[in-house]
Amino acid sequence: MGSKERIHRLKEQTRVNILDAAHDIVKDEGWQALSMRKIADKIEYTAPIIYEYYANKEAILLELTKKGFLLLACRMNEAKSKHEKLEDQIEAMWLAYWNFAFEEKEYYQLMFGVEVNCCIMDELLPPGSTPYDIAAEPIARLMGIEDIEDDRVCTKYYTYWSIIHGLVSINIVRKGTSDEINRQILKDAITGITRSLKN
Amino acid sequence: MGSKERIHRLKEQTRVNILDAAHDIVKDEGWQALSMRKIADKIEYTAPIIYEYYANKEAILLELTKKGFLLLACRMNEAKSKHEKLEDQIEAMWLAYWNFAFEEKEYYQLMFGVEVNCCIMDELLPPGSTPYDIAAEPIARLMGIEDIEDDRVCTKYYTYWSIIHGLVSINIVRKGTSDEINRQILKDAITGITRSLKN
DNA sequence: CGTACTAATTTTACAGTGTTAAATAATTTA
DNA sequence: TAAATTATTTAACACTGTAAAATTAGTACG
Repeated sequence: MGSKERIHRLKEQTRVNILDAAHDIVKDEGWQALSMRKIADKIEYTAPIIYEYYANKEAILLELTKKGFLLLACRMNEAKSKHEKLEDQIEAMWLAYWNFAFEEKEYYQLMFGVEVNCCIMDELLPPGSTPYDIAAEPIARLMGIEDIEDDRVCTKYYTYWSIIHGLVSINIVRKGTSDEINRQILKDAITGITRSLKN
Repeated sequence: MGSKERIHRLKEQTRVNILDAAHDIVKDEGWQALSMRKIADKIEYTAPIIYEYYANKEAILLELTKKGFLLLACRMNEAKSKHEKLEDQIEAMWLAYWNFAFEEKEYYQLMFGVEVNCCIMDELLPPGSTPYDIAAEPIARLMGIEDIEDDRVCTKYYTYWSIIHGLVSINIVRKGTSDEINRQILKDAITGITRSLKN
């Protein structure tokens, strides 16, 4: 009977409903306000039913983190595709990263915050969708290196990431500094590193 | 009678005992494992007594954060005092910052993590003991600017801080990258920025 | 159709959290 | 010694994540 499939579809639906509810709560109350009972309320079930779909709260957070990484990958690819020159691609991608961090602030904190370890993310994500996979390619090409995993590429990538992630973190934590100054620092740093790639 | 003073001293002692207990717990279980009842156990009291000394849990965390900033300031000053040349002072200070982040990892996460907002720290700390106050001085001098609060100094300071904080965060979250590479990135970045100060 | 079985869902429960108010014990003052 | 004050604890509340048991709903079969 096809009812088996219908039920399977329904179960899959509540699985995404749970994640959506969690996402909503995280988005407008912060991820520390997320609770199993709140999710249950939103999907009009009782709390224990969630454990039928996810092992525990951490698993839900991890799933959200994954979604965040995919969304970030999407934004970066989008930005990249709008440019021809490698230098412009690099700049556009990091600016997209920057924008993502503030537009999807809760996602960003989940992804790079101290709580959730995103160490395992590399294995959990589909190949080619980590920020590294996306951003390292034009870097390598600009350096005249074909292997993405080359140490020299890796070093430069982390140099980019460090300064941008550092700026983002500081701006999330301390809201004092003006956006104008930060954008200046960001652009200066990006062009500075990009220039250094050609040596 | 002097007993008033003795009692006052005793109360002050349990105040620091509470903080010490909290510090111990945070140090070897992580700051998310801190609980009022655990503190109470350590100081051999019941939990509600803590509220006689601190408004709530957040206040304790804030106090620890403050201690962390003071310790960091101490380490940076120490490093600075060992060098004569401004360039060397700058490098030594950021290396001290780097070491602090990993030696006092729990402190660092408390200070710069997503949870606790350190925005108000500037007002809560004694004048001259924020990382900015300490690190901006040689930067300004090297740039030939006397005002520490000058926007150009500020920009350069944040450039330093961004890349170092970014590197630290990434290393705390993802443990993959080798320490050797990171130290290289760090040194390169520092000397790079330092060179740019003279323009 | 009714019964037996299975799956879905809820109720209840436990151990823990931060925090407050009331009750008690200890100490100081008169 | 009695009263007043202070220190400390006990009890309680409203939460949290999670597990086991009880209940309900849905399906399959005789």
